[in-house]
Amino acid sequence: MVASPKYRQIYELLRTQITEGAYSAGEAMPSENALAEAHRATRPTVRKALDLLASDGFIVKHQGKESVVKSAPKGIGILSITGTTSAVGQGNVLTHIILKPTLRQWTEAFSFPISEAEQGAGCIYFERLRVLEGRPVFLDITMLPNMNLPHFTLHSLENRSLFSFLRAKYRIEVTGGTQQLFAIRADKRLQKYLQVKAGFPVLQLNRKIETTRQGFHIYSQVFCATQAYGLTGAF
Amino acid sequence: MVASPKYRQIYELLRTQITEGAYSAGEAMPSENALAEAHRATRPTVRKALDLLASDGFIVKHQGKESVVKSAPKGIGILSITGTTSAVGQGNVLTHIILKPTLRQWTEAFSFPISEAEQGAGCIYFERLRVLEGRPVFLDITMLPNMNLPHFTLHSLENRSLFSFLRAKYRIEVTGGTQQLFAIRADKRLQKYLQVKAGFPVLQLNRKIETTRQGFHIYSQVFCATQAYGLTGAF
DNA sequence: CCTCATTTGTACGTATGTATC
DNA sequence: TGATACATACGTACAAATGAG
Repeated sequence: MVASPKYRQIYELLRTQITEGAYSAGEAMPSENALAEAHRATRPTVRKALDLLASDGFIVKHQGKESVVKSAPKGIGILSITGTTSAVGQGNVLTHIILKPTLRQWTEAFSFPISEAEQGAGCIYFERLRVLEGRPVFLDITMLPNMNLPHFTLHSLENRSLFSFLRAKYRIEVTGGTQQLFAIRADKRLQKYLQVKAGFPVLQLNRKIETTRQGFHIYSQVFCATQAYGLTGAF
Repeated sequence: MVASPKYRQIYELLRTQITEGAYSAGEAMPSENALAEAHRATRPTVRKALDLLASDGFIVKHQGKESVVKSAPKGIGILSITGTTSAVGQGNVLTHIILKPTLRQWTEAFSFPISEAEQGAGCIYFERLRVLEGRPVFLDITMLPNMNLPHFTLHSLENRSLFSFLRAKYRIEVTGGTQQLFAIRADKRLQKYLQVKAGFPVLQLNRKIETTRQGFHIYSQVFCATQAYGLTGAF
């Protein structure tokens, strides 16, 4: 097991501190020199970590001033990299498990091709409904290969981000991915879960997510009723 | 006028070479050392340029091997950064101008707040329809402030990317932006242009695009009928 | 208005690790 | 095994923006 590079460790530590409130929105981060000393690194290394934070939208950099922690992105962000839990802000989101993680054979992966290794490992499948202020917003179907993930199916993922769970439990980090977007009509199933009328337009998002673990991908399908909240993202 | 930093100059040069075919898809770029020598820079500087290219999706990096030019220069799929022209692949896309660039007062900018400077400069407004293989795919409404853009309204933008036009003519580069997504029903106007039936689900994308020119933003609204083509993007 | 300390941005150089062939 | 190429990390210097005095 190779340790992750120092700039990444610093990035992850700072990100955790931000999301857990050690630095609050609008507040200035310590200067690069201060961070370098605190983490026993040099300024270029700290800068790389801060660049990552900035590109992920956690901070805003400005020459001559300290970096400022960004306020939680308004609306519902999902197009960048965060999962659906952080997409709506941790606050008043409830996650309802429709189908607990179960092991099954792969059938298809939302039209994404899957490797033989993933095919052979079997598929962990689960469905969640995200509820914001009493209104259902996302229906979230997730599939991932059962590769070296001990005890995964024992956990319910209730009110918890899949990504932070994978990070904490298995040291798997999300690095990027590809996605496809469609506008579709709500079918019976979506009518039921998203509480919309027949034929109502719903946004469908298919995502293939890359991770730091080679050959391990997360396949995710999200349905979203955008009448109340639009999806937002930065690029 | 301050010269742009060297890593950015190298980035832009390489990007131009890629998009204009000097390097073709699948081909390997020169090594970092070779590029450094060729541009009279050092490796860290060249690396920064290559990192930009990679994050824009023009190349794929792999340790131990040269960087490889990507097939579909996706840096600007519609969800990441480019305009709609490159989003569908330059090939057989036709652009039909519904409304030529005209100067008008700002009314609103797709729910994005605009600055006083933009408000005062007036608004260049135009509408385009993108047609792929005979089928209308995008309806594209663009607004941008009339700030230091001589002769802009004289150009029709027929079959031409707005972004590459701004780059070539005014040296304005796109640096990023924010966007909102909705699934909506087609109204009369969308039925007409996108050739869909009443109430058909259509994808609506509102974007505020940042540029290298301070305080200058492009506001863009895209409607897309996704029954034939889904929008794709990388993150 | 100017000066100065602080902070971030750019660019250099160097060394070492690790993946590929 | 060695050569090549990319990844990480160190150190240094100066430029440019900011804000305080």
